[in-house]
Amino acid sequence: MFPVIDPQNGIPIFEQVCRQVKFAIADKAYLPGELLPSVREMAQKMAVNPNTVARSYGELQREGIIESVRGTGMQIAADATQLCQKERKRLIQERIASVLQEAKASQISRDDVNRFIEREMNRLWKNSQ
Amino acid sequence: MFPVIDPQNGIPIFEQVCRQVKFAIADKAYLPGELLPSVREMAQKMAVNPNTVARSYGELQREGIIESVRGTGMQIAADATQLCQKERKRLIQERIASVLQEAKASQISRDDVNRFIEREMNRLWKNSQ
Amino acid sequence: MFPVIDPQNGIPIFEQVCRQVKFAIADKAYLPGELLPSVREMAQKMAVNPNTVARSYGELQREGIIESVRGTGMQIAADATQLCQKERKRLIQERIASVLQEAKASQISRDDVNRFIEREMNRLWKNSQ
Amino acid sequence: MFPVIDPQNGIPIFEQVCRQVKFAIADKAYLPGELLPSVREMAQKMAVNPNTVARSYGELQREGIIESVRGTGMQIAADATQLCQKERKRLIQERIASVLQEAKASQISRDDVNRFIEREMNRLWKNSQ
DNA sequence: GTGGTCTAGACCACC
DNA sequence: GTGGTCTAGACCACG
Repeated sequence: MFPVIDPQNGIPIFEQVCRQVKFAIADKAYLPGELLPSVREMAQKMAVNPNTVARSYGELQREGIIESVRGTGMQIAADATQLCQKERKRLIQERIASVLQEAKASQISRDDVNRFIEREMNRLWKNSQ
Repeated sequence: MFPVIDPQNGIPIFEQVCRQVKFAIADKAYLPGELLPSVREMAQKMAVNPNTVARSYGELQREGIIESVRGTGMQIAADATQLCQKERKRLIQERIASVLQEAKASQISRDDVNRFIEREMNRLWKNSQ
Repeated sequence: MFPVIDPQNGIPIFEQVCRQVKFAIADKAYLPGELLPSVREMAQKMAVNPNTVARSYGELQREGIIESVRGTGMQIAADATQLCQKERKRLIQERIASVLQEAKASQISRDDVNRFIEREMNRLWKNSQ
Repeated sequence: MFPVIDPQNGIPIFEQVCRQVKFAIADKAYLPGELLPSVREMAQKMAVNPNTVARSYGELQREGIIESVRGTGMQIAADATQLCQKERKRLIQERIASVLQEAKASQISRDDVNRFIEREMNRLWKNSQ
């Protein structure tokens, strides 16, 4: 279910776990009110140290995406789906803006950038949409 | 001359120094055959510890962008300009491709992405080009 | 286990550390998948500053011989044994070829060279093999 | 006349200059009693800093291979030819002995080493001797 | 003057 | 506990 965790790509593992859970929520793989798998279960699924998952769950809780229910587990918050979708969109927009800015700073012409984006989009969306 | 180093943005300082030197080379601020500022000089310019600059220079040397000339300094390699320009373009293309892929994975419609890119580009290139 | 580090034989200490680790891997003293001793441990074993060992480990990582696993240690790469064995053989062959070439350039007769090699080999392999 | 100086092969330039002069003497390109080219002249020939040549000449003088004659220049010593020839032979023997020892330490079989040496010698001496 | 190396000690993120 | 990074200051060989 989860794409693999890559321990050597520079992004902290706990951060990768957070992202994947958020993505799963944004994709409605987990719905508000449901329980997230237990720390131990998730750790096994992702082949990761349980402490790391616990830390990730803590972060998610701080962000209001999940809520701890004592003796029961971590529950998906009511507005988690929207939160995660919005955050994802915001992150993507940020990344696009930043890379375009760097392209401009690098003296790459607007046409060059456009051409490359077009090609890449055609490749990605060729079958769908 | 150099944009400022940000010591707490997660990217190691020696890495930021590397990037800025590469950018300067790509922009022909330093030409092949010239000498890079000495470790101590550059350290002062960038307000960074000389050892950190030394490490950066070591990395650049490993990448074949500069060459150490004993007792003289670090010399820009003959093909450094092209190397740096190519690498910069490659990095930007990679980032674009990756963010577009994530956008697609996030179910954001192609039109939405296009609209956002257009807006951003107009903002950036409004006066120039 | 490790031959001693000689701090004043001209070869940088971090380089000597690298070599010894490579030799240990080539000799299967460390097997793929195992963890190398920690930076601090190795530093103590070799009576060297931990930073120096850290640098050596960094070099080995760059060469693909070991991999850093965050919070865990440095892991011997899957193909490290072969890599190290091959590199060692390659280095020795290079040195032999270069010294023979110089001998020829120095007008030393082929017979002279042969005689000397024979004598040296008999001395070295007298008991073994 | 002189093979080129390579400023980035790790061997100090003054050391390379020394060797080349010694080789020239061993090869009787300079004969006892003759004058070596002046520091400035040699520096130009070898495309090297005059200070570096001066240092090399100093070393050669210390080794008794050349003698300073005030107001005249550096004179090749009477026994320089033999000294240089002997030293060259000694250096080559040392290198052979050391590489054979390392080969043995690396568990490479005596036969393997012999086979490689034979092949290399045939390649080098194929036309001559 | 240059870069290269080593040491020392500190702080960080991660597991 | 682990490796990674940064700083500080020292010494060296080289040109």
